[in-house]
Amino acid sequence: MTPTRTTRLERGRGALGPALELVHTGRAPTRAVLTAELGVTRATAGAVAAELEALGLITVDSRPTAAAGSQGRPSHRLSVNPDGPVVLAAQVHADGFRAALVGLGGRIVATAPGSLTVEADPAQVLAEVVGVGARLLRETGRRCLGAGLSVPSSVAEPEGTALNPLHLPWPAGVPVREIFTRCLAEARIPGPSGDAPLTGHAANDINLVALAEHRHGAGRGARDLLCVATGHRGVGGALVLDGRLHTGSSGLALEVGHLTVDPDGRPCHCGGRGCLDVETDPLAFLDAAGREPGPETNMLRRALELLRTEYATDPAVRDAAHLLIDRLGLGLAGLVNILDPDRIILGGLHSALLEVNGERLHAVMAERSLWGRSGTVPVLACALEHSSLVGAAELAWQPVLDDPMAVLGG
Amino acid sequence: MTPTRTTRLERGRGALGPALELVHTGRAPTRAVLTAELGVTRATAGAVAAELEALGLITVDSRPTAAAGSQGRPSHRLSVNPDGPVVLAAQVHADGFRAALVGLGGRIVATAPGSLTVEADPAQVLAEVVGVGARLLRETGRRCLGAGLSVPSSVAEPEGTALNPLHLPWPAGVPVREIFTRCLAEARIPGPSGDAPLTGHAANDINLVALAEHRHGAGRGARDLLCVATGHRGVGGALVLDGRLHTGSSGLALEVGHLTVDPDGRPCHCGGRGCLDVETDPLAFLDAAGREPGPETNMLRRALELLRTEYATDPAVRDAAHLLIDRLGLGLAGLVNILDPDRIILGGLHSALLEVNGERLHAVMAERSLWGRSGTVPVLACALEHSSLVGAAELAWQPVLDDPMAVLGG
DNA sequence: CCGCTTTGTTCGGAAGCGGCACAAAGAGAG
DNA sequence: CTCTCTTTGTGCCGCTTCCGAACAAAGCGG
Repeated sequence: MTPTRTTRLERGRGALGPALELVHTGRAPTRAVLTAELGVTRATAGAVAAELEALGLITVDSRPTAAAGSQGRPSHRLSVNPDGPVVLAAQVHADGFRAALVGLGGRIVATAPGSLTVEADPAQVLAEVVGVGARLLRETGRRCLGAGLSVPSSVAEPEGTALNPLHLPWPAGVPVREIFTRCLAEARIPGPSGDAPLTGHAANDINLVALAEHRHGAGRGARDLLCVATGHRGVGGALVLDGRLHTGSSGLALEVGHLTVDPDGRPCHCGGRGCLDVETDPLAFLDAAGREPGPETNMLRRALELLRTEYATDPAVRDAAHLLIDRLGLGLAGLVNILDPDRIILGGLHSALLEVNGERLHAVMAERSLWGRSGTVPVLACALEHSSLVGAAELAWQPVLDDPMAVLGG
Repeated sequence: MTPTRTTRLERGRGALGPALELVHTGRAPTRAVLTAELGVTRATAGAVAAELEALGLITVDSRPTAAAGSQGRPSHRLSVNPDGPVVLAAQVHADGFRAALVGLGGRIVATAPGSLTVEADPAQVLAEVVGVGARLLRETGRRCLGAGLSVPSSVAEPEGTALNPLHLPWPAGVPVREIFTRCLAEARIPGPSGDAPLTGHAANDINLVALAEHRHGAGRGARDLLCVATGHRGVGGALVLDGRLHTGSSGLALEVGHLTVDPDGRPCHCGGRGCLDVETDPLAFLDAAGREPGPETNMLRRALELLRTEYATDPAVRDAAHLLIDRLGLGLAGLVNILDPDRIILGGLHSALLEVNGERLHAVMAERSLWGRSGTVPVLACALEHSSLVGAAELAWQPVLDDPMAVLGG
């Protein structure tokens, strides 16, 4: 209940969007807080809340909320409507395919896996995942307001093509957004406004992890959030600025994997040497610890298990972890010097490295950054399950958060 | 007259601010264009233009504008009022101190140097520069709406302290913004609203160069603009996102000097090796060309002259230039991978390197970036004189551009 | 039971903007 | 020169949105 930074109201889109976003991200538990955060009068906040309730997006609970002991008339509790509309979120990655219905607040209402194997081609995979989503919609009877897709690849804008699908036998340049949208149309999933078909949104999985963590996870409240994570191979990054994903002018920003973190390191396919990408991923860890890497699509799990079980006992594992922590610290310090975020979130192997020895990571960052700045940036581990699925849903919710009336018809 | 991207109107601040910004940056020469760019009706655009004219900020010239040959009723010409209010811009750097009055449109109305030498302490220097500005204001009788200061140092936010003043005998951490504001108060410079004193704004010079180039120079029309430039020593960077400076959460973003561009390079004070900072600055160039560096505060001029006069004739100079171009290209490719700007602007020695052999720079960037992305980013040289002074003025104009009525009283 | 505090609502009224009709100013055709 | 066509600028009305102020509601403490 500390209305610090009043989100200045931009009347143009109405106050509805900002208000919904506050409830959606859990920053407006009551109308009183909403009033303060929006910087409007109680009258306006009340009207806005009533409107959102009428749209079925939020619920107002007027029962005495087990009063917090404060004086005055108790507030009514605002919360996301658990029975309200949902969006369709789809996830494509090497471990399998999955569809989900996600409500406001990042709550997963229903989810189910696809059954195809990774060998299937893009159109088949997306058609199946959309089909699973359509089935979930029929089963739950929910209204669907949008659709978002998470892909393990950079997505070029404005074309919406996947440039480097990881661990999938897809050619480069698959127009995933277009295919996704076509599948949605063919599955006859009714959009919010009558018979107009849904338009699909698609983005890189790490971008979506960052978005999800920013709205509902370890990044809540941060203004500029940097997210760095590993998959099985390589390192990805994402940046949320002022609540929006920063994808750059062609969607390819935050390719952080090719910062040099070891001038004497191994060559990288980018033409450089000692890149973050090849020096801090699970393969690099297994290699440094003297273990056989094993199959590529199992490296992250193997690395995580090795780190968690043998860090305390096996000196080779500990040394390998420290080596990676030092390199990661160098890379993060470099990113802090360029981006100056106010929080950093790590995922995959990186978050495990943070957990086993965060002090060392902080020390390296503090030493290798200018003005000791990066020593003061909070570094946290990812906090959400299914974060890229939730992030795909955020992508789909965005138009609703921008202007609820425009989407829901008024 | 191609209203491509309609700057969506945000009613909250009124249409006044966006409209003024369009005229200010020369993107709204007529009311018709203003109508299209704002996405409002002609009636609204007309009312807005009338309001801005009444405020004395713009002028409407209804004379037949030497008609452009098109059909229909000729437009009235909208332009910035050359006799309108100004802001006070001040510049502090090793070559001397300077104050200026800058009108809308980035036009320097009056300017004069200070007389103190670099040995003077911060408070003396700022007091003198502000005094010069006050004198200019008295002489011209202009109304002053704000004040901005350019410093050759990173400026920490929110404190407004200069962390690493270059070529000035200032200690680290001088609270320049506070001192500047105090000097403005002591000089009794009347603010826009009655007797309330002016608040000073301050920022790093390269940030201000980027801002000025974005509004009035080679960066006009870019959405995400990256600026990289050298002074006498070292390399600085700045980023404009969506028309705003991105200074990061503590004002220290875009410290691009410590990207590794030569794994075998010389050691850098940051603890790394082969940093952009020490491998592409004027000293590195003079060194590579086998010349004596000479005094530190003359290196940029010496390097520029050497490059321009002897690149075509002296193989040693040409080889040195190519070496620096290759390293710069590597650094820029790294930045493109992270930031994905839609335009890059180079200043200082870097812009001269671009001019002598831009093809080579583009080739290196294309080769060393992912998806060949950075091969397609336009790279341009700085186009403005006194750009950091104009940028300091932009900083001061910003509140007016955000909400003219709030500043000018309504 | 009566103040006190905080929250929510109701009711004008002001401001900003869209829509429409109309006026203005040139180009081109005859 | 005049008439029509095209584009630009303006006056007026009404809608939407929000603020301000008064009032009502709901708990707490005496």
